[in-house]
Amino acid sequence: MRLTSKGRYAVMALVDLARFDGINPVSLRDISLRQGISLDYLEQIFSKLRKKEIVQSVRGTQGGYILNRKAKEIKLTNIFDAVDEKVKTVQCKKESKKGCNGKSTKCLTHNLWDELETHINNFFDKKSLDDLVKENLERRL
Amino acid sequence: MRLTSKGRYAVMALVDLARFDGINPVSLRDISLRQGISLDYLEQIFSKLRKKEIVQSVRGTQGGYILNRKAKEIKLTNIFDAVDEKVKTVQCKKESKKGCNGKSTKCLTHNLWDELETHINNFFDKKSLDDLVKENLERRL
DNA sequence: TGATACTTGACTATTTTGGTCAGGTTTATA
DNA sequence: TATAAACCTGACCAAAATAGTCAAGTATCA
Repeated sequence: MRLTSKGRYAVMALVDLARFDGINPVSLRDISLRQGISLDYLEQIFSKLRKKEIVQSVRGTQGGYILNRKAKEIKLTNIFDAVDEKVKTVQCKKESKKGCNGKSTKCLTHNLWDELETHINNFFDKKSLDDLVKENLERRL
Repeated sequence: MRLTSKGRYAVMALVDLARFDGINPVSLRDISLRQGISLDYLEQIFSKLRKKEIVQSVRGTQGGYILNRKAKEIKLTNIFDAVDEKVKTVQCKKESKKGCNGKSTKCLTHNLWDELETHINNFFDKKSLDDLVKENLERRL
């Protein structure tokens, strides 16, 4: 089970953005340089973040991106959701009425995976972008 | 982030095995039929489980597999470890002294991923095979 | 009017996943 | 002792996901 780099980069980029937020828009070029993420890839990611209204874009010279909500109100869940980073533990969800492996009952471990998903999502629901920025500032001191 | 089917199947198969454990060895053929998992694939998985001493094999006619420890003492962690299902949230662990993206500091979100890993592994450390069997029996009533 | 920056979509190489297939070896039992 | 059931091993492969790159724009500010 692994986290994809899209999700990881999205969070890294947003933490970077959040630290500079409030003064000027932050350009993807700057984030790319600071975080070592390819500019093209960042563009893909921010396109998704914009569609989900997590960031706003500012065009033109000195343009860039700004947060669309307060950092405290942006949870990891929102970010992962935006970039399609999903926690998938079972493949049998859709046909859960029919049962899992085409059988009439749920597979022996169905409940387990549901619990696991909930457990992980709890973590994501609690953490906000603001938490991350603060943790980061503390570490720097 | 998704769970691979190898890990899922390993747990399913072991729960199946644990339910019949104690009387006779359970053949992979039976597990294959009951759980709808390819026999060849099961063999791959059980080979790994045996190497990690989670199960014991009994050869010959009427042979099969039995648990090598009590179900209560087999944690999900052990199972996932055996089949190489790992929780990977960062790729930067190895060079953690140097920092992540080749830079001198840890990446902004390094701590976050560590926390996440711990959070998930906590779940796996707590759950034993025995828990799963019991949950399953309860549901059946 | 140019430079900067966002926007979109197609494309692709690599890796991982989720197996299959073939050809064994071992052992209980008839 | 033959044979069938069961384990054991390793090679192989197709499909999907990942992790981007590339190209060709469009919008806007200075």
